[in-house]
Amino acid sequence: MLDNFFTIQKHQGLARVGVIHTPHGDIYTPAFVGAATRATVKALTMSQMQALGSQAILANTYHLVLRPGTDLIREAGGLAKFSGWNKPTFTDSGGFQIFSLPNVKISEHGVKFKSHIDGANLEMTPESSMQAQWAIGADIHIAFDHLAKSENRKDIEEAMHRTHRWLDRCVAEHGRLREEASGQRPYLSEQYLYAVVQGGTFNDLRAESAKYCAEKPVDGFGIGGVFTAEGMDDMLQTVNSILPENKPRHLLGMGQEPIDLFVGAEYGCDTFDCVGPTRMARNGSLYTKDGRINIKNAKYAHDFTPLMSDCDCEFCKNYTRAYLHHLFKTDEITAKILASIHNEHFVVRTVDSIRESIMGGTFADYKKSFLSRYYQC
RNA sequence: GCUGGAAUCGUCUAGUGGCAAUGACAAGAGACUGUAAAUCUCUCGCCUUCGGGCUUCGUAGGUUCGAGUCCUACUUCCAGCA
Repeated sequence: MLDNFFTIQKHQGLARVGVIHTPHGDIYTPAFVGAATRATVKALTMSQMQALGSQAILANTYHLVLRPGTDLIREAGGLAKFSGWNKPTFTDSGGFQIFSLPNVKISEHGVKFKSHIDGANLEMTPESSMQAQWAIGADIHIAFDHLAKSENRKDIEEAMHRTHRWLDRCVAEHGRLREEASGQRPYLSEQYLYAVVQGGTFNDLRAESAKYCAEKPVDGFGIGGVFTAEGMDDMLQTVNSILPENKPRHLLGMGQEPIDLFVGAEYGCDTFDCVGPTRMARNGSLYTKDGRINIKNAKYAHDFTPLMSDCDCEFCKNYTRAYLHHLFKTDEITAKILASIHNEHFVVRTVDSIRESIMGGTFADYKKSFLSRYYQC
């Protein structure tokens, strides 16, 4: 746990504007973090990410352990150097991916699973995830947690308690690795750890988990196991009222739907990450202020207007809907690139504008006008 | 001109007696939230009260309970020989 990691500039209810300070630069929050699972944001270069306004990326420990291996990333000088993204980075622990694989064997020690690439028998534990994340060298690490597949309360409670026990081991191992790294290259000596709050849709379990995590010497928090922020107002309010105010909170995996970003920010979440925007872009689903459209639809073949007239992304400024429609119909790589630029820009800018509205004290009005237009209600 | 071969959904194609008829592509639409996702799902002759009904495999006849499948003629295309 380090001082001056997070500073808050303005509050509006639970919502806040702040700055996360990392060795690779500052993140002005609330902020949308780009999903760079395999150390790349699919279909985008790092300079495109920078141009569209992204402040940080999140890579995935499970995927990087498999390929290219964490030793290689350490050898390269860490994730930021390796990927060419010399700005703030996160790594997710890999737990989420592992639990999505078939035939995983969960024990108190860790999780045994088969590589989805070559079937190799592997195991990840809280300790090995921390070691892998230190080798990868992202600025912010996420604790190795257990996300229950089930919606059953008993299963979720059990996974939550295991997550808590594993958190203690993550904290211990993270501390040991920090100790070991002190005096080495700067990027290795300042790495931060987020605990993960679980508990599903049960507010009492969420409260219990938030309390448990709040007392630990961690630098911030991930809120996991959320599948939609819509309607999760009470849960987020409960959790973020318990978590210490002076540490940042990351809403894990949320951001495909604008409402998730608004609801998350409203109740004090500072960062978000989501694969949705770029995945949907690759599949032809594009954000507009009036909702998402499928650019592959026949009705766009002759639409020579910009996707969004008031969007200043590279795609909207230079190309038309008809052109992107054509690129998708002919399966050109550029279709996915331009669509990804737009969608990623859209969510990054949406969260930026949320930050501005909190700063300006107009969040509530902004949320209402944005969402009523987007969801046409 | 002769001798072979071939004609099936927008395209290519499976099919040698029970078939509205295979697969791929194209087309139309939908899904996607800590990325095993440049992926996946559905529709794709016409009509339908979703039970079914109707019309289809170059054209016209024929054999058969039943024909895309067998027979005859014709049309068109391909290959070889002239």
